[in-house]
Amino acid sequence: MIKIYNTLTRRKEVFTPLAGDSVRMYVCGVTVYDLSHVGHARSAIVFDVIRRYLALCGYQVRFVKNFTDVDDRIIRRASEEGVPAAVISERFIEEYRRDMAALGVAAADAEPKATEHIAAMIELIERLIAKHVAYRVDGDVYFEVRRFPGYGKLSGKKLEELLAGIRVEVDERKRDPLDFALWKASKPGEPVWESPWGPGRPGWHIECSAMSMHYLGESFDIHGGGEDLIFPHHENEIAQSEAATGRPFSRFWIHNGFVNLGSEKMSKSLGNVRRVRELVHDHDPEAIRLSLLGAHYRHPLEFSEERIGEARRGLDRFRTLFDAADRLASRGAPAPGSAGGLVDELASLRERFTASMDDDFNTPQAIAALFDMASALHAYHAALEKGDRPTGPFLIGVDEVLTLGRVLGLFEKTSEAAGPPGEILERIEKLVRARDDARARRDWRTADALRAELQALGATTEDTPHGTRSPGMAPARPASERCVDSPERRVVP
RNA sequence: GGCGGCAUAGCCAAGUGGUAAGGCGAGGGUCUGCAAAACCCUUAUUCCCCGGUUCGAAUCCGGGUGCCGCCUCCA
Repeated sequence: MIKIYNTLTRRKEVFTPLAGDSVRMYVCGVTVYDLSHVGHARSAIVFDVIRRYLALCGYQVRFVKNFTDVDDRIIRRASEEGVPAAVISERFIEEYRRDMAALGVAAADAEPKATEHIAAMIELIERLIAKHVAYRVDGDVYFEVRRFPGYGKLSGKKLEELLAGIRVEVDERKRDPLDFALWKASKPGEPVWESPWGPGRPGWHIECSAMSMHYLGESFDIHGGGEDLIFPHHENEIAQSEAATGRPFSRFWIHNGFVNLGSEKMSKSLGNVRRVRELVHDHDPEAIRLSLLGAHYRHPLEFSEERIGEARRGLDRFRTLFDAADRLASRGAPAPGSAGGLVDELASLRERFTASMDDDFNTPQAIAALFDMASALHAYHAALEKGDRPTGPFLIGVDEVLTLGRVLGLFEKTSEAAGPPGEILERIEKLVRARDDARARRDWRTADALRAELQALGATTEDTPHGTRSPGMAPARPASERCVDSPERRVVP
C-alpha cells in the first residue's frame, strides 16, 4: 500500500490509480534555454525513482515529461546568437538528455515538445472561450481566474491574498490582475503560429494542460514537478484544465523540494548553480544520485561537492560486496553449512525497504535499509571466508541488494567505469608490475617508493595473496577528490 | 505585508506519542612486511529555547528565537 503526500490535500493519501493497474503520470520538465543544474537533476531523479518504484510494485506506468520550447528566454538567447529559437531549444534538449542519461535517469515514455502541440492548445483555448472563462484582448487571450471557483486550491491561496501580494506591473487590459495569458500576440522576430486570434504563441501554462490530456486523458493519476511550480504554473493548469473539461485534472500532485547551496536556493538569478555537466565529469554519477536521494524528496537538500564524496565512499561498501560476490560466483563449489540468521535478517530488511518506499517514497530510510543489508552480508562474508558458511544465501542476498538498489537507479555498474586514459593506464600497469617484483624480492623500500608513485597517479594498490591489484587499473576515486595536480584532472570530456 | 516549511551528534540526514535509523568523519581492533582497501566495535541519557497536556513528548498544544521558500521566470 503506497502512501503519497498530495499537495492538493496537504496530506498523505493511499495511492490508487484511476484505472486498474495502470498509472498515468505527467511531470513538468525543463525550459530548454541553458544547461541543466543540480536542481533539475534532483527533480528528474526523484520522479525517475517514483516511476521505477511504481513499476516494481506491479503498476503499468505511462510516464510523460515535457520540454518547454517556447519561452522568452529561448527567444532572447536565439536573438543573441542570431539563430532561430528552434536551434536553441533543440540544442538544449539534446544536452538535457545527455546529462540525464549520464545520471541514469531513464527516458520518459513520451517526451513531447510544446511546439508539437500548438493545435491542441488552440483547441483547448477555444473551449475555454466558448465556456466564457477566457476572453480576448486584441491578439491576446486570457484566462479569467474569477470564473473558476476552485482557483487557489492547490497552492492554498485566496484570491485576495494573491492580489495583495502582487508586485509586478499590472496589464490594464486584463479584467483582473491575476488573469493569465493563454495566447500571446506575437511580437516581431518571435516564433509565430496562426490562430483564430491572429498570429501569436501560446502562454506557458496551457502547454502542460494540452500535452498531459493528449497523452494521458482528461483525468490522470499523478502530476509532478518542483515545488516552485505549485504557483502559478500548476494552479493555472488546474484552472484551465478543469474549467475546460469539467472533470478533475490530476488526482495526486507531487512536488520535490529545492537544492540549496549554502542554505540558499540554487537558482540562476542568484548565480550559484552547479551544472550537471561539470558534476558528472568530476564525480561518479551514482554517487551524485545517492547523495541527491539521501534526503527526503520533499525536503530541501543541502548540496555540496563534499556530500558527493561522502556518498561515493558509502557506495564503496556496496561495490566491495558485489566484487566479493563476483569472485565467489566464479569460484563455484558452495561450502556446506548453515546460513545462520542471514535469510531472516535480509527478509526483514527488504520489508523495511519497501515499507519506507511505500511511505511517500522515503528514500533516506530505504537507503538505510540497504546499508544494513550490506552490513549483514559483509559480516556473513567474513564467516564464509573462514569456510563455515554456504555461499548460496550470500549470493542470493547480494543479488537482492542489487535489485533493490536498482529501484533507486544505483548499482547499474558494479565497479568503476571510465578508467584513466590509455597512456596513464600503461604507466600504472608498468609500476604495479615493478612493485610486484620488488615485493617478491622483499625489497620493501623500492615497493614503497613505487606505491607512492602510483598514488601520485591516482591509482590505489591492493595487495592480495595473489599479487597486487589496482582494481580495474582504474582510479579509486573521482579525479576531483585527488590532489590538485593529478594528471586526470586535465582530461576534457 | 500574506501564506507555507524547517531547526535532531563534528557534518549530512531519517524518525510525528512508547523511550534516538543510516551515511560520512573520528577513536579502537582484525588483516598486512608496512600500508591501503575492506571488515568488526565504539561514537546524541537526548532532539533550538521556555511553558503546558500525558503514565510517557524529538514527536501534541501555547509562546519565543533563528533560518528558508512561495506570493515574479524558475526543478
